[in-house]
Amino acid sequence: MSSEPKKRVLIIEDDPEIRSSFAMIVDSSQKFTVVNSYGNCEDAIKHLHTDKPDIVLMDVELPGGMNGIQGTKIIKEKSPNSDIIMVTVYEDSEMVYEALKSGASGYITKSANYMELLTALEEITKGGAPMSSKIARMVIDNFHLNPNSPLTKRETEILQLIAEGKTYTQISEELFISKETSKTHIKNIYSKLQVRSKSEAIAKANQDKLI
Amino acid sequence: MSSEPKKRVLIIEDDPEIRSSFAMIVDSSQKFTVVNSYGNCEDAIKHLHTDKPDIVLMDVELPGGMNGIQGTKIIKEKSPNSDIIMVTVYEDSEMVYEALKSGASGYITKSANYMELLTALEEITKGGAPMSSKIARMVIDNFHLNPNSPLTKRETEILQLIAEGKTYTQISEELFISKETSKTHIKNIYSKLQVRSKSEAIAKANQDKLI
DNA sequence: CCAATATCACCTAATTAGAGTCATTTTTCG
DNA sequence: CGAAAAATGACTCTAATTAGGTGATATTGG
Repeated sequence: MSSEPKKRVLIIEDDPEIRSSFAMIVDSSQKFTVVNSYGNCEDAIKHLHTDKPDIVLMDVELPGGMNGIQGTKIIKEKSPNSDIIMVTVYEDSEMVYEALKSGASGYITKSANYMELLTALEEITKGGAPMSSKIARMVIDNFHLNPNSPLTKRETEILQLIAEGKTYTQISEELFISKETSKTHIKNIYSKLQVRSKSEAIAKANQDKLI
Repeated sequence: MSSEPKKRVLIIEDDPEIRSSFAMIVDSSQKFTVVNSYGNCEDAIKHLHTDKPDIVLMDVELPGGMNGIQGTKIIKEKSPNSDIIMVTVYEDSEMVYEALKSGASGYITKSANYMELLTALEEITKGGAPMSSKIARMVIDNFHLNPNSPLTKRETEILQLIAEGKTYTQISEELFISKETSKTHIKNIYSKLQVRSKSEAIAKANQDKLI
């Protein structure tokens, strides 16, 4: 058990109090150690190759040029095997999605106490994705398709093919219908979605979760 | 405390043993009660209006015409306020995504024991999304953008506008560049992604998580 | 400084896509 | 069953996009 090397944790957080509070909690554990902590992303990125963090605790709201989302992107480029946990006061849905897209694998709030923080570190070490119930639900809800789509089954099928980049001709070949029929369906789709091009239809479909 | 009405749980599961085992666990709780259990979706849907479930435990692999994913879609149409928890033996990523898209708000395995099942019911009642660490990570990973995109910042920016359904003209207006420049960028994007149309570019972008 | 990026322009030709209107057959659902 | 919805198909015409170039200048990042 003692042979397990401690996981290297990097902290990026501008508030010195939170920084040292988090550092103390992390260092109190047998399984984790703080390799470094910075008040901004730029400094952290400079020393990434020597810090070699297994886990990064990243504040979203950061002073200076780079916020936590941009920083996460860069750290993920330079150190793909580092797992990043976003730390924030906000649970705004757009920010959560942007953070996750940028490469974060967990999302906890700054109000996290001793247990919550260590549990998150444990979770991510085990290959999980620590997040609050609320965040988990937001993420899941983001998957849900609209059960009240105005489109018919066939139209949805065709919209899917459009979203795969297929042309009229390819769609008609794939569905064994004439090109004219594809065009009719697509015209009806456009009219229902109030759009006037394939790309717009795809955008609307994603927005309204139709496919 | 005693005034809280019990949450109505519906079980859809073809294996009679699992069905009764789950039913016993649910009924053992003060907070939940099994309103009914069925071996297939068709029967469950017929009695939805009288069963009025708050929570549905839905088996993915079901005999007969309708599987759990199709069933979830229909139940969500007819009873949008019912929360659906998927129950399965598999943790295949495509199946998980399909289940979530169809409207499930949780995902647990059939090996779930007493505690796990009740915890999942509690979680979903509180507005959370019960799922295993592994599933949570799969879901999060699905968000992650490719940090090694072949596109430049500007190209990515333009690809985003394409994905929003914008035309050449709109893109050039929005970015304060000439239409010819938009075309040049888009030509370069097509060449890098090896596609030949906007829709194909969007499809490729989603596939490779470029935007 | 050099390479990559971003910007702009002009060319020809072919293909695809979009808008409008109409008609027939099949399915679905009350 | 019968009406409505859905799916199929065809025609015309115009607009937009794509394919293939070629070449140039300004800016930026390492």
